[in-house]
Amino acid sequence: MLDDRKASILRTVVEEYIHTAVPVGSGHVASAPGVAVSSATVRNDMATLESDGYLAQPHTSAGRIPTQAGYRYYVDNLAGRASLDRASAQQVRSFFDHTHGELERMLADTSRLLSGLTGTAAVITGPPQETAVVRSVQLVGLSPRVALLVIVLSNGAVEKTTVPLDGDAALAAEVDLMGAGAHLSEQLLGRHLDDLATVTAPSVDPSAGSPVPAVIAAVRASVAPDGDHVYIGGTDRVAGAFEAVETVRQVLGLLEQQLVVVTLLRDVLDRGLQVAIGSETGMAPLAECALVVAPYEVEGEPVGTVGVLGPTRMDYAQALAAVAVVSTRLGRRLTEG
Amino acid sequence: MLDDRKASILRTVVEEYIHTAVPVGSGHVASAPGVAVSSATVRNDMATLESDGYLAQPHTSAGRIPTQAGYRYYVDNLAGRASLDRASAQQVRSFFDHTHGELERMLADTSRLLSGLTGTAAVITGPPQETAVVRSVQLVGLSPRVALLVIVLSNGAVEKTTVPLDGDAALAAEVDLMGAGAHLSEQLLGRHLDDLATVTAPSVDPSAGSPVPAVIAAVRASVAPDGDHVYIGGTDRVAGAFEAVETVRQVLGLLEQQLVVVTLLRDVLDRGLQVAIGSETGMAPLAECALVVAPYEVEGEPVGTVGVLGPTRMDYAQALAAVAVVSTRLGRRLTEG
DNA sequence: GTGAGCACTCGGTAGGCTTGAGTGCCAGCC
DNA sequence: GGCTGGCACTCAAGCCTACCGAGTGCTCAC
Repeated sequence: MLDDRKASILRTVVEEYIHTAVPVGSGHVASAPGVAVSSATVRNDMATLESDGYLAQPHTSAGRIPTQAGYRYYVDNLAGRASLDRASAQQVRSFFDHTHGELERMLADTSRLLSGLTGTAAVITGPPQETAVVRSVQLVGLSPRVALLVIVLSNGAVEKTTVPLDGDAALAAEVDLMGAGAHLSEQLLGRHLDDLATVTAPSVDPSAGSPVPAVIAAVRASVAPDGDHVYIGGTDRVAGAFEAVETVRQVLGLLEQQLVVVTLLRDVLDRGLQVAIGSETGMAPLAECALVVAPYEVEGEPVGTVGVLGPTRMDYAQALAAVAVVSTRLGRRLTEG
Repeated sequence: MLDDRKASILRTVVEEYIHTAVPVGSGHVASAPGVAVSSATVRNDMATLESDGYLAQPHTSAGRIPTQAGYRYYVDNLAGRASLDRASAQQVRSFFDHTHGELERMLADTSRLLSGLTGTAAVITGPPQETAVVRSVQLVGLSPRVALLVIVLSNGAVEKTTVPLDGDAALAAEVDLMGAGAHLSEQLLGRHLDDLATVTAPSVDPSAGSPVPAVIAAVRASVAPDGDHVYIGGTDRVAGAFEAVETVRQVLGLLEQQLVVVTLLRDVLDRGLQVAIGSETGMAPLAECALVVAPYEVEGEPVGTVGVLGPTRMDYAQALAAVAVVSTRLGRRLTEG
């Protein structure tokens, strides 16, 4: 634990660095409100903070910048719980008052909203499949040789898979799609998607050319892969966030891998964190990034996460506030339906 | 029309610049195979090419770089119709042999494939709604106050809208969803999505609390907005493609606007272009970009487009080849189902 | 029309100098 | 003991200069 003055100094360094991106020197800190000692004293304390691992010097005779531990201490102990400014709060309110339509579109729009609030990229994961239950199963013929299996889950997600109908099945398909659909409905309604692998063919196969086996194969194939969707807004902000092009590239590359992003967010939440800084994210390309996350709840159940991904020198107070507001508003909106 | 030698010179400049990004001087051109004259002669021709608008000088005493017109001439008359190298061709083949599952996932994966082939961002638009016909309509209750309307189109797309059930409807919903669904099916099956606005309530409303009016309102609201989906892969490539961060930001920002991207691709194709360079795209942020597109067809009908978005100094031959191969393969794959 | 030669331009690089922000340390003061 | 002023030191950044080299346009001879 740091004494008051060192804490003030650390806070000043972090906040100054966050909004200038320039290493901050003892002079600046000494002249900041909240620090009432001379620059020499500040220097001494900064030397201590450095040897304690909270600050670092890019090179001798430059100011200090916060280390990962410095940011961590700042978020844990020093960052004021700011609330959103009036304009932003208003923006959020009116967004959720006016948004409508389909879940996916809404989540995508929400990610853009959040991105706009924080000036960073924003990430929203949709409800996970695992907890959802099958509400409806339908088999629709698209062409003589292709059918589409549409499964509606209780969380509002719609999973679909094309089902190729091979020779025999194709012939019989026209008549049998209904039957096959009914059979599947019977087997799947009310069950978890995870259980799909256990679907079986009807004990008495009504006809040799039934599409049921093909459908079952398709179901099995489609059940495993991730499934969880993720909506990312404000990727353009990434471009301005980092000095090195290579970093930008890596971050964008990571954001393209939906599965990775989903597990990243889940991991962070599972570890009970609101904020993950640098290596705490567990992803090498995010060494210079920080992630601020919050779950959102529908009817009391956490069903997804909203998050913000920016450079380590992001405005944590602002991000925390934005993420908090958006997650609760989003949850409320979804609960209301 | 340029004479042979000037054409060769232009070609050399373009190709050299494409893969070094450095202005190319008369010396380089003169020593290139295919140009058998001295650098002095090249200089004379280059001066002509410049005054004709095909080349430009970043500053006196630098080499020349192609102008937009230069690239255009190159693409139209000089770019050899390269085919993909063996490895890439193999990669495409095995991708389409092994890909499976759901349309959306497949298109997203395809965009990543294309991006990998060309080293640029890749864009794929899905089948447009307009031409599609409703194949199935289903109304599924999610909770007492929310239902989900799922519409399956003949092109395999699935459109969904949540339908809030207000007080009265909520009470009656349980029993009436089936009825309402049937009514909608009757009205919508086989019709274009565009026609949805004309849906009417049943002449004889079966009960006061029928959800039908709410559903109809939801349908009307959901029909207008874009709807067409677009899949973008390789956004990380954008980061490396341009010198200026600001350009990167603008391009990424544009790519986030799905509607804009869709219309962009459509526009280009409508104008009968395969390649749109710089201002030809009609989008200011793409002044330094080029777009290579090709439609893909399912059962002989063009249903979507695949495209590649890179800097004007991209490898057009490679991009054209990749786009061509991917579009035909994709079409074939989708036709087979 | 082609090519060798020449004078000229000008961006980029390298070295040297100065400036200024910043540091560490020390000695004195409260 | 803790704080401060002072001092010597470091080092990135900016600036100037010189120089090199790639490139050009032009001219003149073939």
